[in-house]
Amino acid sequence: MAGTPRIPRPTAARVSLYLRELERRLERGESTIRSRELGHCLGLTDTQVRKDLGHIGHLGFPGVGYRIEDLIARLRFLSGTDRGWRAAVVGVGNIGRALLSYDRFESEGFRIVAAFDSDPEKIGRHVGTHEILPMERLGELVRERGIRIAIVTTPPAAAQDAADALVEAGISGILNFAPCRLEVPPSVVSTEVDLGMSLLQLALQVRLVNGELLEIEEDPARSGPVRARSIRR
Amino acid sequence: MAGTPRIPRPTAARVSLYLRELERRLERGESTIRSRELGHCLGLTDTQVRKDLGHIGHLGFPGVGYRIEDLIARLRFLSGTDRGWRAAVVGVGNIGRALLSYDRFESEGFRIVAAFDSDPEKIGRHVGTHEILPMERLGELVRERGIRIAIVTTPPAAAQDAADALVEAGISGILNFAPCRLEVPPSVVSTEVDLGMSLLQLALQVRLVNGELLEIEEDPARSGPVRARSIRR
DNA sequence: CAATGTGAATGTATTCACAGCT
DNA sequence: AGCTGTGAATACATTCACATTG
Repeated sequence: MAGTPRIPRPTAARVSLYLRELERRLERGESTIRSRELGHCLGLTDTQVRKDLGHIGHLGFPGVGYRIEDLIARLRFLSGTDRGWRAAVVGVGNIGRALLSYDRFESEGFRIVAAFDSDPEKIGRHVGTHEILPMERLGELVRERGIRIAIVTTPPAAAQDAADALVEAGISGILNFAPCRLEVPPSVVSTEVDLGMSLLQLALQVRLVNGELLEIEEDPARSGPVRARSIRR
Repeated sequence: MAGTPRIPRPTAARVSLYLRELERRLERGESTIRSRELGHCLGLTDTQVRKDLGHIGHLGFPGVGYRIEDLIARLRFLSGTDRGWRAAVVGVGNIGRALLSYDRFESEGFRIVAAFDSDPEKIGRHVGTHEILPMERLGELVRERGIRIAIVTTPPAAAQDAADALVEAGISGILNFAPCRLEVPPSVVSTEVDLGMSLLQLALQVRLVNGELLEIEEDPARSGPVRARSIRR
């Protein structure tokens, strides 16, 4: 029974896109949607939407489309956001505070149930309703409060230590805002949100779109059939 | 016209990864690196690294590797982060404030040179060295200060208006933290960082890795026992 | 020689085309 | 009729294998 249903990675990455759009439409009172329309407003083709949703379960009605409510239920079930994930924030700096005040997680199926920091100055202070707790209590509280996901917002120098402590405590996933790669065992999922990297990627795209990249060989006198090593400045 | 040299999208997405690792190594005093090592610490194969760097320009030396300094120069040139990008923050809430205090952008080739908000209460106040300016002055200041990139951190309801104003002002790229899709003309690049979506993707990956997805066949709501059709595989 | 750069082979994702439902 | 679901065809990305190079 090893048959993992295996959802292709690109499809999995689009699940959250679908979910957000579907919830918006449900709020507006719509009850069904066709693949063409869903795709169009998300910048995808209708075929791609059907392929994706096909991987997820056969929920469409030929001639009609998809029932939005069923689709949402399915996607929330898949992502576990129907049951709610309990999460912790580790590192209460500027970004950590912003996340602790972000009121949208709750409705999206996540609940932040603890905030940790290693700075003794900060311990015991509050951010909104969250008390800042010492790192020493991390293992204990992860178990007691059923925390499975952690958001790391420490300075980069402290991020690996935080990750080690989280792994030790038995966490399942880490969302890492520190601009560094974390070493974790393969059973733990770690993904990164690096603001600098996001900006850089945006900048690169801007240059590509605007055709600002004259490209290759800075030396125009050079264009012979012989490629390979040319000049490198 | 010569076909755009076109860097494949996955390659472009890895540029920022390479750059971050290379800069770390340069700081440590290393001067060359081989594709195998660079790939290993980034979770890529050596071949993939060579293919990527091959798209970017021929900078390697057989038998030796790549000169880190040259590679960094090339990647920064490509992304325009050698000249510096001037950026604005639009929407000074929790996340906006965190970004205005984020001291890392400068060294990565970006400078935040203006902060805007539509709330009259906030106008004139300061976050760090940044004065909060009224949206009305956006067009003027984008031109005066050479702003090409904007970071949108308004509530979702205000994000599209902000985007329209930015497009009108002649911005080239938008990094959008509001959890909604922005409509922009194709000449403007808009990318999204949705914290909820990031968490949801992480959650989905955790479930996939942990094999929590038993995967049920179809919902029995309204489908007779006959399923002759749609047997896949 | 040891590592790059790159065609050829493989693997994966998207798009096409259409059979089959409602 | 209109739309879904899906094999077949295409496009794209990664990996392999090796000739080439400083």
